[in-house]
Amino acid sequence: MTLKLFNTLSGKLEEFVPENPPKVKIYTCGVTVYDESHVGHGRSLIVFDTFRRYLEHLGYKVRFVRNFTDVDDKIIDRAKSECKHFMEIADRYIARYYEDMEAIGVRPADVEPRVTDHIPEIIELIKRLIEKGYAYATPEGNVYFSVEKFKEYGKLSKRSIDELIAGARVEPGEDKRNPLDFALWKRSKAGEPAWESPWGEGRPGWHTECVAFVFKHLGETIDIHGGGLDLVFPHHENEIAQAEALTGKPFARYWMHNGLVIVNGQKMSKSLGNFVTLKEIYTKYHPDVLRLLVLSVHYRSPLDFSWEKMETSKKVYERIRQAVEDYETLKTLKVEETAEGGVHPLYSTIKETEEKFFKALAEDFKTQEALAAVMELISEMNKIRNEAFRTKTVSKAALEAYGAAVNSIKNTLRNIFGLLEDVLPRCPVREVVRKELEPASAVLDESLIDLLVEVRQMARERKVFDIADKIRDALKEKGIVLEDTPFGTKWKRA
RNA sequence: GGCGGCGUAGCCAAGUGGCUAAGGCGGGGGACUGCAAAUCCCUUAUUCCCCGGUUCGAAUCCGGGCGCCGCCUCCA
Repeated sequence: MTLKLFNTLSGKLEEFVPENPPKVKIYTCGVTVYDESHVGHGRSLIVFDTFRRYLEHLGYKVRFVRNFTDVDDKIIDRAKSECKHFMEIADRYIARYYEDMEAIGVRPADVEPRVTDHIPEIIELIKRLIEKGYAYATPEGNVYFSVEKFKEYGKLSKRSIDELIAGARVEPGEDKRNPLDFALWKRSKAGEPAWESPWGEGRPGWHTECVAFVFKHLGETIDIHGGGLDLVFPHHENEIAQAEALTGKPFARYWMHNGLVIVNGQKMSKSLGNFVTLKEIYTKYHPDVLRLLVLSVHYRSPLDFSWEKMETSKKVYERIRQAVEDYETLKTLKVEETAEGGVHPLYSTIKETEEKFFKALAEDFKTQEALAAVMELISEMNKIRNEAFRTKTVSKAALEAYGAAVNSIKNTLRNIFGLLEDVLPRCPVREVVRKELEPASAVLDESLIDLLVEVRQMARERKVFDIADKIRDALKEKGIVLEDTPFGTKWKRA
């Protein structure tokens, strides 16, 4: 099956063919580590983590690089306001970032470069740009990329230089030759992080780092470059300008951009203050619920975040999880040998589901459609479960088919979508992370819950239903939901 | 203002020229249950923002409106 991807550069759906199969080189822009990661960051990270897993599933040997921007104005401002060294701020938020990513199942990249570890490479890159005449140093100690020197400037974001100049804002006191020129090297002010360079003490501009990282860790041309839609201009446009000015070769063959997270019609962002941090999500929901929500929407569409959507997503998640976990109960039932031969009908549903699943992903990575296919399989699984629970027996064929369905879900939703990693099989690390993030008030002692459930069962057996219901209601208020099944009462946290 | 994208049921979201307009949430009815919850079955858009046009045939293509979002400044 051939994978088709929407390439921002061409504005069209294109067949994906790596330059050197089976190798695929991907770079995505990571985060600037000056504060907590929010749902907007989370979306981008989840999308590209899932996409990477999918490529690996297709058999590609993926080399994935995602950076940390650990020197920038915001980090410096934060450091000043806390009277700390900027590296301390960066290290703190990188550590926080890893907690968030581990919880949500975003795997580390193969290489995770930091600006502060690549200063020589960045300086070298700037020197080469100056030598080739694409950049100039000013007497003030800044270095700028000269946009008009790069004829194809604007090809990614579909803008013309003239149009950009017309709308450009001229900042007073800037030493640029052209208002569109962007800083490759910035002279440091007193007390700011600074590195020695041929142009005096300074620090790198933002757009240069990604090019330096790509050149060093992936090469001059990569297969896929990803990031949020808000990075198309100017960030990615500026990356192309630098890289292609130097090499004359395409910087990235496919450009993938994820749509932004919207809150009440506006982009979620730090500056608007309408953001929800991943940590806040985790105190209210299993991290998979957010992961599922993100994958329930096409990666290029806007995702309108709301707590109502989280609730919906949670219901869907519980439905999936339940179907998978019920396999364990099913295995404890009395198994009946199947009389008739034939293949259990569930197998054909599994096959259809997988076909739809992979067809959807092959078409511009339509995770939402792939997910819909799995929901149909879940319904069929639940029918078997219902019948088995009712009769307290299960046919050997049905049990095997159910097991095959669970395996199929392992392949699709766990291995590729990164969901259910704490269920299939138990992943202690993610459980620990989650528990640490849960508010103390939510953690009712488990042995106490078990005791209450037991007492309630005694009341039910004696038909003292008012007491039984009182216990159920009281636990519900504490966020514990009871379900009476043919195999006793189960409880779970809401 | 320029550029890019989007408008499908109460809500989210597939479908991109022709089978009965996926799937989920919510709502209604039923089965199950002591009652619930979960699950299953049935049901919930004669119609796809509006107006024209192309076509035997359009939600899907074209033209024109209206509305929404993003980018144009740091931003995943």
